[in-house]
Amino acid sequence: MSNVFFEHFDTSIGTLTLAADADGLRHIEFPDNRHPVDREGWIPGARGAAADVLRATREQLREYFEGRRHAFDLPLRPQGTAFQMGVWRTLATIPWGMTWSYRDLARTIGKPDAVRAVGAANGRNPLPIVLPCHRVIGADGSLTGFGGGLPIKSALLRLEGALPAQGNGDLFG
Amino acid sequence: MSNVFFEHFDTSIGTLTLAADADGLRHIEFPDNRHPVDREGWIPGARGAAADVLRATREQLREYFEGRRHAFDLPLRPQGTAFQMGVWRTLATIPWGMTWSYRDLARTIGKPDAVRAVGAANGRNPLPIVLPCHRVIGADGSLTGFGGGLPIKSALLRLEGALPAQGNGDLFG
DNA sequence: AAGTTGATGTCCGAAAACGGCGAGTCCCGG
DNA sequence: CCGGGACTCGCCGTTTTCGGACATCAACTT
Repeated sequence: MSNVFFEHFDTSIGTLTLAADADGLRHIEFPDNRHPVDREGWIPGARGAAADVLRATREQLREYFEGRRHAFDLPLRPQGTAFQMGVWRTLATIPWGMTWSYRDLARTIGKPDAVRAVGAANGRNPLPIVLPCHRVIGADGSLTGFGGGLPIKSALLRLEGALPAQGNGDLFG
Repeated sequence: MSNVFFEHFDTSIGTLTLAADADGLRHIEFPDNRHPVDREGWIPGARGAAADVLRATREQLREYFEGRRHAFDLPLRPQGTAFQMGVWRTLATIPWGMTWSYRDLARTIGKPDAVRAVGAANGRNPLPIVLPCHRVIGADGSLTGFGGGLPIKSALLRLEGALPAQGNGDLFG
């Protein structure tokens, strides 16, 4: 019965859509998301506890983009299958400025061969940035993919000073 | 988060398994149920509001089997698809001692051609006896089927004095 | 280096199978 | 003539099965 409220938030990488209910943050979405979320029943603006969640989220994201915040402290309510939840939970343990390969992630959740499945689950991450799916890259250092588009993945990693040396980071920009 | 409690209850047609949570009755199950219920997480015995529900259920079932009760007054919490819920809701309106055909039932819920679907939904009735699926028989008066086994269906109808004349009710017994 | 290929686990949509039926037919025995 | 049993077919919601699609990786070509 708990309503989902949403609002927009401008950042250096574009306008994000933030959604929350009374229990916590439900979605962070990029402008051109590869797997658009079903916004059925979402209510613009926010009231009650959801408003507090969204306010805190904006605040911490602002600090993150200014380089002043390396970890988030928010009530998170992602929703997915057991496997996906496992992947996302593990995502949260990758420290700021580090990168893992999809294989590292697969091994950590105890299913070393579920490499592609981990990729798929990563692609469905409902809380990008806060759950740092952008810190997962190919075993050879390539950026491979990102729901919000590779340029954004690249920008986030550059912000964290974690771009692998040969990455397409506009070295001669 | 509401726990499901269960216990057993002996009747003239065998030992029933009753399950309830704080909100109401969830399951009534026959010894050899055709579609066994998943008892994952069920807790034996009962505490709190669930205990009250189970106590009232036992009491009213006892009266029913003694022929002294023709209608139940219990908080029911069956769980199923929208279609199934519609069928089960309608079941509750069939009076004691009467029988309907599956076609009657299908017509009443507004889907006159969904006859077999109604049969399937009937077969998944989580609250037999209380929701009197045993009162639904073939259009030609045959008993057709029952999750707990035809002998039990027959016994319940005999108890209600509703066995069609030619039914296998041990006429010469 | 840049492609190719095969193995892999999960998720999702489509398609098929499955029922506690009912009506229609055909057939056979009273 | 009925009436009942055996059979076929249409009906429809649910469950099961199946076949791709993937934010991969390692091994192997060229």
